[in-house]
Amino acid sequence: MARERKFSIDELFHETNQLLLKHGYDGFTFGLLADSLNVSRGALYKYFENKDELLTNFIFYEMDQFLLKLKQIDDQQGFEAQFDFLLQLIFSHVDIQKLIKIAQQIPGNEEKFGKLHFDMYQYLQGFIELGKQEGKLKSTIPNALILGYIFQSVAIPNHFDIPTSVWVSSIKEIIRHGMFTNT
Amino acid sequence: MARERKFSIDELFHETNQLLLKHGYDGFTFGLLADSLNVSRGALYKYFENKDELLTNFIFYEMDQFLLKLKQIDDQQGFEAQFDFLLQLIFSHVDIQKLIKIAQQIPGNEEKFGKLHFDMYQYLQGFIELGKQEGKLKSTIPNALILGYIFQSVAIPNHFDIPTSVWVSSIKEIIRHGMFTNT
Amino acid sequence: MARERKFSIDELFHETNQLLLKHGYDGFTFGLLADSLNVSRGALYKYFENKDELLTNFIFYEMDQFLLKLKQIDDQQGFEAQFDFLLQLIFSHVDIQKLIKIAQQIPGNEEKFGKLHFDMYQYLQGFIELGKQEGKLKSTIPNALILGYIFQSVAIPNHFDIPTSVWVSSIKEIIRHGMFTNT
Amino acid sequence: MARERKFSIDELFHETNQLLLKHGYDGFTFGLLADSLNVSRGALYKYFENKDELLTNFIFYEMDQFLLKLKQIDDQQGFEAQFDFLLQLIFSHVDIQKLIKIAQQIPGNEEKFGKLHFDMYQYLQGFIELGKQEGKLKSTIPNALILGYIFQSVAIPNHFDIPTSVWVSSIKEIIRHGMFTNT
DNA sequence: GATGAATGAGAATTCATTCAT
DNA sequence: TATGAATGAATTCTCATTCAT
Repeated sequence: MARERKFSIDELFHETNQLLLKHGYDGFTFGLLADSLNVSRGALYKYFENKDELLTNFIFYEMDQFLLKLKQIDDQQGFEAQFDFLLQLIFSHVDIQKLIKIAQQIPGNEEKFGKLHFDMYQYLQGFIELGKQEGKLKSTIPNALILGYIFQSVAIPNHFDIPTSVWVSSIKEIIRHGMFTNT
Repeated sequence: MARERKFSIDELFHETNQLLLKHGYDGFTFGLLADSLNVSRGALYKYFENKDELLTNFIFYEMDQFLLKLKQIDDQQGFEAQFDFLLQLIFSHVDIQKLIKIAQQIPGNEEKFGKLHFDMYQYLQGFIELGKQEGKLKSTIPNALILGYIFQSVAIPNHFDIPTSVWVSSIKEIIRHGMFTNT
Repeated sequence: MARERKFSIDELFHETNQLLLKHGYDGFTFGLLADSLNVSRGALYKYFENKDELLTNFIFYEMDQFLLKLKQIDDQQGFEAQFDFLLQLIFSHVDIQKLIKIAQQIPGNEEKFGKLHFDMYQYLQGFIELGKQEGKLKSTIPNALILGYIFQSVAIPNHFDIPTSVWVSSIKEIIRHGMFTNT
Repeated sequence: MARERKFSIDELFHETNQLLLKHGYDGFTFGLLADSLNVSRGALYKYFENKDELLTNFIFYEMDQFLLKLKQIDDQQGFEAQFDFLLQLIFSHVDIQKLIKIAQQIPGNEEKFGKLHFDMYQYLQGFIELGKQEGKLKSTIPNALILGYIFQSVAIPNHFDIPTSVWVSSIKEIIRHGMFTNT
């Protein structure tokens, strides 16, 4: 009965993603988004009361998607398989880390997203424990650091355009056995 | 007979540092800085044509300071000593990484700062080469990744407040020999 | 076979009344009204071309209702009875005064409502004349002031919550014989 | 040293007064005011953080001016003189009543201005008491109503342009001895 | 008749920047 | 040099109103 929508929430989220990564939290504006979608600013306010609500919703949505996939780590048999799964997942969702950082800038959500981050870590406790039980992971290293390290590795800027395969396998090697030889 | 300056560039840079880290690129304003220094906005424009020029100058200055110290790595004898020196330096200049990220947001400076980052890496080529010559560093890992990894490690958020000494020594261990056992 | 109306004009006017008194002319919006009636904004535009038309219609309607009752003043025998009737009527329609003030804010209706106000006064000429003929009302006081005074008395804010009966009888006393003693 | 001001706070308040009375609380905008003063909107924000702060300040200022004059009522000898003084004052500050009503619309100031109104009444307790002591004012009428009535009388709209002198003396007559004859 | 989308104009507010003194 | 004023552009947000279904 009503007029047909000029854009879907999916499209809106898609554009939001692009613009957010490109311009950052402060640089992202309703004007930018409206232009991307070829709609008026006002139209966006029908769906989200303000910028922060939009971004909060969007990032929660993305995080949920990511956590859903992360959950599948439990389907992998053995620590090594889980490790590979995790790295592959992280590398195919590079932007999630950036979004999380952006999320932390949204005023009023500090705890909310702090918690989310925390949850994600919690989520991987099983994986860590398994690694330590299997004697694969060094028991002396704090769990938080292990996870932090793995997640962080995705953020190392590849300024020199080293081929992805080399890059990724090197990272795995460092994570596993470090950059020092055993001599 | 000139009127005495109400503030020195040192003070200006010091406040800039504080405010920039606290509020980020967009959040940093001349108003904020002027208030911190108890001067008028207008006065700041006598020294820097605009916000971006100020920030560019400031970050270059900081980077120079850092590079100066980094240069001292050559005074260290042997790769192991240089490695320790580098890590200690990075951990005592945590904010440099943040400033670099901020620098990348300044429009028109993309390459400029890309280059600076690049230079810093260049700077450490000697260190890397030494490590590989001494047979300490795995020769298969790209130099850029080695440095990237080392620098990045400082940015892993210690959400669970693990004591610094444990944190740092664990990081060193991972960098050296990874998080996997050798079994 | 037409779809049944989801709301009657009576309901619409009733809600308009509430909202108008609560939020004032500027604060009253179609959105507010639509929500109260559980209809869409758009639906309201089927009945009234715009906000001002709605409010104009509504206030005219209310005024008509009020004038209808006011007309009954002629049924009262004698000036004293008419006086009591009038006061009782005014006190039981406190909001009419507010609506009239609001009406004066509607752009383009200045004269229209000026006239309406005027008419109401005209309406009570008979009452005034009777009072003066009966020698009850001081002939020196302009008719407009007599009516203005009576109507205005309803608008005195009772900040200290003096009981209505005391309040009203005191007002009557002032209107009749003033607040000064006769000494 | 700095540029000369294009407008003074006095001019600003003067224009505010005009515009506020003409357009009401909602209708009053910084744009309107800026235009009146031939300045940019932005300039106004140097003096007042926002519309409400401006209006609050302005109205407080006006009220203070008024209360200052009101205080002089104590210089008048005897109740009759005070009564005349009060009426003359009120009639020469017709707009104060309107401003007070507007003040009540400013969100967050409800109590603040409620109190101010209250204070003004308190201020006149002495006058009322004197009137009752001298046996001039009917002791049965609540003080609040006496004052309310006096203040309110200024607000009766003189739609028919009755000459001020007649209007005012008639009002005084009604206040003193009512509109009824003594028969 | 009714809906819900979309528009577009206007208002508040913030700042980088310019300018007269 | 420094000041404090003023500007103007950008941004957020709110509605009255229009429109396709």
